[in-house]
Order: sequence, then structure tokens, then C-alpha cells
Amino acid sequence: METAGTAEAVPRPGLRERKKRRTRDALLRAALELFTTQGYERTTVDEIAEAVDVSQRTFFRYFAGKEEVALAVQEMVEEHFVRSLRGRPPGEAPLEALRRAVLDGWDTINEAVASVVPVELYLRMFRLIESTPVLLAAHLRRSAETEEEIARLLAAREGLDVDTDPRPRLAVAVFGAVMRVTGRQWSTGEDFSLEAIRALTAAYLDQVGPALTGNWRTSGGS
Amino acid sequence: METAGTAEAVPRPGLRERKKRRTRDALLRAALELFTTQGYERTTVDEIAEAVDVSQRTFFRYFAGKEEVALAVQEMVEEHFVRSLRGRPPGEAPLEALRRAVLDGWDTINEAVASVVPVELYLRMFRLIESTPVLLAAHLRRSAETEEEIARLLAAREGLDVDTDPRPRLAVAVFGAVMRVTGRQWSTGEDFSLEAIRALTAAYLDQVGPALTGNWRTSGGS
DNA sequence: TTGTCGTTTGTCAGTGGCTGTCACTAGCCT
DNA sequence: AGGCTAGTGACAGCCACTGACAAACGACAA
Repeated sequence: METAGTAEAVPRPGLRERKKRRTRDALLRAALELFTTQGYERTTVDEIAEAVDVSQRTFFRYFAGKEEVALAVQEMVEEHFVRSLRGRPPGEAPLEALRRAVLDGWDTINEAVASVVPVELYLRMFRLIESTPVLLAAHLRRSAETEEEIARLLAAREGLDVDTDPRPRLAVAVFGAVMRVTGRQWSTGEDFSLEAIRALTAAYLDQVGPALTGNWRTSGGS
Repeated sequence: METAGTAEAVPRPGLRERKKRRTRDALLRAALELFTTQGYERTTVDEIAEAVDVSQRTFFRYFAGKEEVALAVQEMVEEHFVRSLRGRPPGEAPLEALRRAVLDGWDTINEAVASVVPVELYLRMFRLIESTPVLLAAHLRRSAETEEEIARLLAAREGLDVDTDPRPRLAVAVFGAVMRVTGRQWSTGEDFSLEAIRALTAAYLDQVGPALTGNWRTSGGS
């Protein structure tokens, strides 16, 4: 956090700072472009560095590893969602707040992403993550961390202790599970639009209740 | 599949086969022992191979990578659980079958694991996985694959198409989420016994309902 | 027993991700 | 202007992992 204080967030970035940000953004964009065109495994770090004309060592000074650059945008999106959740009114029930936060997050995704990469590139990258085992693994682990953060957030909201009451973690885990199924369904479907995943999210959240009802044989599916 | 037929599963393993199994088991045990004593990252493949007195190349002929050997026992346990689930009577409601299969799985965990490694070593390894980021990531991804298998299994049981009806995948994802929270809670708790995780499993499954109820502020806690 | 065959294994060489070190350059500050 | 420090490139090295080939060894039959 650069600006913990009050107003003026950008007194003067300084030349060094600007140069750094430009290098980082360039690396990120180059990496994503290479990943989505020739695949994650078939892209080497040397290639990415060369595309931006820096040394391999410099790449590793900006990103902890190949994985991190691949998941950087996803990270931004999750932060966007958590921010959205923090903004929900305290009166809302936990699951209601979660639901509204995600749907709101999709509606405003542009604000969070477009400044660094085009949304379309983000969506392509999302699908690549789902279909690349090592990326999917890393993504799932990071999601688990985000879930822990959200669980603490909700527990605080409701005045509970996350270590003695299992309900916050359980609820968040369940919610996260639904989000994951949604994302997977979207990425293997046909409609790769933003509206599609937004609609899927709403639909699947509505289906959780029925899915947990014992008898699936009466009245059914999508 | 060596023995697809009916009875006699072990006519005569043959010397070669026995030697192979012995090498594999030795590698597995040595790896787990090293991992749990000095940590996963601080253990090299060369070390493991040397402990069994084979070449590094041979290690990679038995295991696809360092990750695989670390998760091998976990894999056996999950297979054990899926087997247990397949044995549930068709009349049971899906979630009921899942619940009974897991609890049953814990009760009979010895049969599935003890022949290869002591159960105690498995439990230690379980905790190591939870606390080692790259292992946790790989574990979560494999769990996702198992969940897909289970979803198809349940869908078949109930006569549904897993691709048009979201409920099987949703239910399994929710169930898996609860199991993960359970495992995490167990591994960070104090009682590392088998009974402890068994009891936690039952308790957390009972808490899912309440966790999804909107109002946590009335009556709660562990 | 001996010879042949196919499998298992070791050796060697190489790739790619990632890290430590060190010297150099270029912003920044007084 | 000149010193301080952050950012960088060049180089060397570790470790996970793979392909290729030859040697060792078990299986089986003559």
C-alpha cells in the first residue's frame, strides 16, 4: 500500500517508478500474449524477457516465477471482488453479500482489469488456466488463500471468531466451490462472453439449494 | 490390468514383478520419511534415489515427479473412498451416500494404507501437504479431478446427465469443500489422531446446513 | 546349462526454471 | 557536482526432469 494516508494518492511517481511500472506491465502483457498464443509450457521465461528486451534475471525481479505472471490478472480480479465484498452493507446476510459482491464484481470488471490488459485477453487467459494442470493447481491454492481471507472478513462482520465457529469457513468454502464449478462450466462452454459467465454465476447460485436437497429424481436440471 | 478375470488374482507375481514392487515401495517410503523429517523442498530427488541405492533416472521411471511420490498415499486414500462410495446401496440419497462413504472410509483406512506405509506416516504426510504450498496446490488439483469422477458416479446413480444438470457437480463440489475445511482444521489442530478427524468430519457435515442459513447471530458455534 | 529375447537399469548429455553474486549504470538527493 | 542506492545485466550454479543408448538381468526355451 503506497498511500495509507488521506488524500493525494499520486504526489509524483518519479521517473524511476514510472519506468518500473512500464517494465512490469510490458512483461505481463508479453507473457500473457505468448501464453495464450503458443501455450504456457511451450513459452520459456527467456522468450518473455527477450520480447521486452530485458535479461531473464530482471524478469525474476518483477515476478516470483512463471506461474505468478500467469496468474497476475486473476489475482487482480479476486482483489476486485474482495473490495466489492467489503463495500456491502453490514445488514446483509453473509451469503447474500457474497452473491451480490460477485455479480457486482462481474459488472464492473472493466474498471479493475482494463487499465493493465484488455478484458478479452483476461478471458482467454482464464480459459488457459483452466486447461493447464500446473496453472490450475496454483490457481486453486491461491483461491484457498482468498477464501481464508473472506472467511475472516465475514466472521468479523457477524461478530464471530473464525477459529471456534466453523460456519464462516464452511459457508465461504461452499460459495467458492460453486464459483469454481461456474468458472469451469463457462470455460468449457461455447459462449465466452462476459454476460455468459455473469448469467451462469446467478443461475448456479440459485441451484445450490436444490442440489443439496436429497431427491434429485423429482423435478430437475438446467 | 493384469487380472481382469474372476478369481485367483495372484497366480505368481514372478521375480521381476516382486523386485519392481519392492523398489517402488522402498522409494515411496524413503521419500515420505525424508519429506516428513527434513521438509519437502529441502529434499532432493537424488537424495531419495540414493537412500534406496538406485539412480535418479530410475526414480523417474517409477514416479512422474517429486510431487507424485509425495501424493501417492493420498491418492490411495481417495481411491479407497471412491470404492467405498461405489458400494453404497442405490436407495440412499446422494449426500447421505457421500457422508456414509467418507465416515466408513476413515473407519477402514488401515486396510487401504497400512500395507504400504504405516498409518501414522500417512497422517504426518497429510499435515505436510497442507503446509507446503506447492504440494497443497497439486493436491487441490487432483481433488478436483476426483470430484469430477464422483459427480459422474452420482449422476449415473440418479439417472442424470452431468452435462445438462448442474446439481451433481454442485453437490459434489460443496461436499468436497466441506471435506477440505475439515482436513485443514484437523491438520492445524492439536489432536492428530484418526478418531479426531473422523469426529471432525461428522461434526462439520452437520454444520453445513446451519452455515448456509442466513442468520448466524442467533445460536451458534462449534 | 546355455543362449536368446525383452525388460529394467545406469550413464550421459541436455533443457528449463530459478537463485546468488558482483560489477555497472542511471535516477535521486543534498 | 558528487555520493548514495535501486535497477540491471552477465555469469555461474542448483535442481527437476527428459531423451538416447548401452549394459545388466530375469524369463523362457532349447
